[in-house]
Amino acid sequence: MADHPDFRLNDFIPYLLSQAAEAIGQQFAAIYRDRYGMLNTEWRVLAHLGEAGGLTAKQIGAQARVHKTKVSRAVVALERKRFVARTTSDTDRRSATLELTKTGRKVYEDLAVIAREYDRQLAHSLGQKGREDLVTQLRQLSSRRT
Amino acid sequence: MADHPDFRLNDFIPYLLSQAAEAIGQQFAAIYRDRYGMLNTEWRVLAHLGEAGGLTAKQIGAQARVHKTKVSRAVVALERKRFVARTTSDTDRRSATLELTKTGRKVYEDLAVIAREYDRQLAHSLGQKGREDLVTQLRQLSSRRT
DNA sequence: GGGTATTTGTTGCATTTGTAACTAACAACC
DNA sequence: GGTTGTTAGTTACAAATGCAACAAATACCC
Repeated sequence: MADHPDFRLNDFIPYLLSQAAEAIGQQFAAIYRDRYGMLNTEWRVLAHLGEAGGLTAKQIGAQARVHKTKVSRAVVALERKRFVARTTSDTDRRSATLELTKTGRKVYEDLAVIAREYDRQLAHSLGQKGREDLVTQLRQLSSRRT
Repeated sequence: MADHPDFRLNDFIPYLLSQAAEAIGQQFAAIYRDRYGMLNTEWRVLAHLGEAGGLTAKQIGAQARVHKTKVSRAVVALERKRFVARTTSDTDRRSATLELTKTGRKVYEDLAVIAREYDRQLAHSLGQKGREDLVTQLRQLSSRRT
């Protein structure tokens, strides 16, 4: 006999998460894509640098949990757009410190405003408590050891 | 002056969602990948067919919100693995009804058991109430009109 | 019926991603 | 100093995805 009483995809947390993430992510992605031709990883790198300038590619990868090849390619793209500049370290010439250019900072600030507004709308849909509950659970899931 | 008081990526819902979805999704993905060489969309199609056999590609795409080309390719892959069989409709020969083969059903049942167990562990991490809160908010987000 | 529009699903091509191999720089040890 | 191992980041190649164009079947309208 089948030993899977009432498995439902629509109650399965990984499925619900992925559906919600995709639905919500696409809307904001359309903005940085249309305005600045940026890809998802580029936006993330830009945002990390906007919050804490002067990071190396490795640090960004660790904070954002993004593979180094993705970071590398995103940085190349952001450099080509003149949003990011790299300064090779004097003490360790393998790595470089990345920082936003003046243009990059403007882009970051523009997107940060939009992001805040978008998040505000989401919070409104969910209600203040709903938003807090959601954030709590998502943090829990992200930090869960495997 | 910058007009983005305290924007923090780590409080930004799309970012948190995507981080959580990726972290949680990868773990389960490793299972169907290693056991059956399946890709994400293949698992989704299989699961939909397992729950409601006899769907067309179009129906699956609509239910799972997956683009028709992704569904098409997933079905081809599942056919090649002999997990799914298609029967061209008599009344409309453009589309075919898809169903799990006996093998496909076994695979589905195997994965459904594992999925339930995985979900049970997640629910345990989150607590009963945490899980319910999360599901509520995720459903809300997924169904949000754009 | 004959013409046009719509729908289902597939395919070709460009873009994006993942994996592994690689280079260059540094560290550790003798 | 020279050998070996490790680390930061890049690149080459394969696999996966998105998009647009497509074929085939059906629906609509006269």
